[in-house]
Amino acid sequence: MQSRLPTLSDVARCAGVSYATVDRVVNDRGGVAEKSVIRVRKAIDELGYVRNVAAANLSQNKTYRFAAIIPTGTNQFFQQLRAILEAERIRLLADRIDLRIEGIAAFDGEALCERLDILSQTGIDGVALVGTDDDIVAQKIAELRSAGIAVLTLVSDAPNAPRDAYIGIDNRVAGQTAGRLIGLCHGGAGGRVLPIVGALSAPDHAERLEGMRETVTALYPDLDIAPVIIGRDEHEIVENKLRPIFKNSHDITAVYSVGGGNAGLLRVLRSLPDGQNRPIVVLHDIVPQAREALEDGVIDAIIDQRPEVEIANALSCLRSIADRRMPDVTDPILPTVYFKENLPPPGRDSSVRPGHTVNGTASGHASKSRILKEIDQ
Amino acid sequence: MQSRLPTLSDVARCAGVSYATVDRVVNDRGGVAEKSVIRVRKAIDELGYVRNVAAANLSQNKTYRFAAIIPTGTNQFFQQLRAILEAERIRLLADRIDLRIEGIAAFDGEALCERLDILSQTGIDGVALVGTDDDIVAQKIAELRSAGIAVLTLVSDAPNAPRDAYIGIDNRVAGQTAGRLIGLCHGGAGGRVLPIVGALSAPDHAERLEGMRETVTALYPDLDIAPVIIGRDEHEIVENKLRPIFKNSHDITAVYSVGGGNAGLLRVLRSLPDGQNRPIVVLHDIVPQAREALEDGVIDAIIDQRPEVEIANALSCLRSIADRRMPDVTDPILPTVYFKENLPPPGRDSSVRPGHTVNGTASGHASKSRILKEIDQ
DNA sequence: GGCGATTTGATAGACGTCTCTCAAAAAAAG
DNA sequence: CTTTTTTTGAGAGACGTCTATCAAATCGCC
Repeated sequence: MQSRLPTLSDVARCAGVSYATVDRVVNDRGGVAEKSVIRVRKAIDELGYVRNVAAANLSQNKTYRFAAIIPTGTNQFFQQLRAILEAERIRLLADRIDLRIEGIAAFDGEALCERLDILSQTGIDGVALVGTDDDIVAQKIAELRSAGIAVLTLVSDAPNAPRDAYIGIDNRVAGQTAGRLIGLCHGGAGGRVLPIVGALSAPDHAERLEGMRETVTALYPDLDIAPVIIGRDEHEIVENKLRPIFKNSHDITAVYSVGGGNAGLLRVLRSLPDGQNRPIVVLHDIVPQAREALEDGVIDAIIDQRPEVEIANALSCLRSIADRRMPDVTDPILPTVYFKENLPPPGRDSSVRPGHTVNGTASGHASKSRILKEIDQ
Repeated sequence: MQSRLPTLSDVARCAGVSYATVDRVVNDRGGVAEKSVIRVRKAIDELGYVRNVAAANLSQNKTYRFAAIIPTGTNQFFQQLRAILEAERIRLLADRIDLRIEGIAAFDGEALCERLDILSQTGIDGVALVGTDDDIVAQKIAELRSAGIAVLTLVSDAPNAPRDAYIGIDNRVAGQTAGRLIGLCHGGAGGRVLPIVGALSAPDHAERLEGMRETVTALYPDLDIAPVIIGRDEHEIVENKLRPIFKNSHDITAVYSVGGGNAGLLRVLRSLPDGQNRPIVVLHDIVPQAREALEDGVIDAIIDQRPEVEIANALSCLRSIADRRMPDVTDPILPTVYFKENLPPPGRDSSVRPGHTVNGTASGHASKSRILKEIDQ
């Protein structure tokens, strides 16, 4: 009984009106008498009509044109973000979404504005960018918005800018989670937590630090917090500032690094003398170096913002705004804690998917390819 | 420059062949000379042609008919799973996916088989069920498969059954993660871990226990593991078995409960005398009770399998198999660790979405509704 | 060159929705 | 009542793909 789902024509017949009237109702074209609207609505409810999005998209033949602007450079996290975006491109094209991926120098507000100008001239529907706290950027975002272009901030928000939405984790919550984890790991004993940030002027770094401080002081009064190391996300600076600290004093029991430049931290940790206890170490974002360190047992946990989820949400949100409808309800992105054991497998393109075991066909279904992989544990 | 994306007609023109030939190539109809195939492939590459899935779906006018069979009863996790499925129904209908949600008594293999029989007669394309270790179920799954119906196991696999795929977490990894977390929380001190399971015959419970044991014995030799409590997922049994243990001996420093019946555990924990230190407690799955306990500080962490992701992956996988194509690459589902701080907000239908701040329109865009919510912090 | 087999081209209808236009009907205003 | 305005109906064409049919062209082979 392959019962066909109801179409708008079915609704029209059921409501006793013409297709045109139904169309006027469902597409808000106006000029319909109240009683007709009610009859149509009732018919829709009765039949359980649901719009066929494939047909709707096809008829409009709209190609969404979006752009993502991601900082270039050596930052592994942003390289990863870019890789995820590239991988999504083809998939998106199938849904008639044309995604341009652009790179600019990190934290260069003027370059960002210039790029946005060029983009807006080529005609795009929406853009996602990594927000910075910068007046000219905020102003440019306002310009784009009033030109009808959707603007999202990704990973880091742009304070005071009238962006449509911010897609990213709550960095204060991330910091609180780190604080909780560090507190738990002390098992009731005292200790001293050393925070490392890139710059306090970066909103996300400041918020993470603040969140950690909040939780530790409130819940773990036996812990105190050492003066913050400012590493500018550069591994040499981090290393140079850390070496003397670990050499001269042995009271650091935990390290929380909120940003980049962790290569320096890891070098220091790996070179600690055998006698000296390694502190509890919590980092952010699963990048190759951090992954390796976790696998080696040099660090204890990574707090990740799941960039692939961020991107999926960002695109879904861009599309909703471009369509002028409510965004789909997506689950909020929460900072996620990874240990050595539940570290996700590397590489988004990996064919090995532990949480997803697939069998081959038992017998039939000769034509066309079917799945023939077996990946048990 | 709203450059239209290339269509199959464009490909035909570019390749210098007719539409019919291109169609024969892209849809594997055969009867095409090798040189033509090559020219078409080249044209597709050159133009960057990507099939318009909206058009493809529309032309086929196929309604996928899937079913999900979820155990009924008081188990909060399965109630949650069902709620997520219900919420997805409408969204799925828009994509012409007709999802039936069925309930059966938990762990009743015969009832399951009966239901599967009825379902297969009504004509469905695929079914997702919670696997059990049961021969008649395995046989029924084989029957369905050879009748051309896709079968997925969800949450718990069905050993020896020729299901198309298992969608769920690796329960051994979940147990290892729990072990790591418990180990870390002891901060190097010794202790004694008390495991609680529903039944050792349940594959997921056994695997979680085994994973925890593995990690604790390998990495935290100062911890030992107390005899396992078998609670049959029933809170009275759990409570009755736990009370004397906590009354008579005060050496339990951690509790790991792999399954249900946690209401009993929580009652015991809440009634511990003030003098007695509360052990580290790790549970599975964010259900209302567990959430509340985490918020109250009665337990320390919850390991979650993110049922909403499992369902999304299951549906995507069912669809892929029904289409006889490779499943989309989805990220594997990994057990996720939640503390009080990064606990996701309750209710899937909540309009408050912390990780997703949305602004109203600054000025224009009069027609139709737009988003007007501001949910900061 | 003639035969059969293989390969190609041309074309048409279907899917459900959107967007139009134009005329007809009904309702409200004078 | 007529006139104006509002509301409704009927229908056509487009979107890109799938599926089909039938005739025409090309090929291999003797």
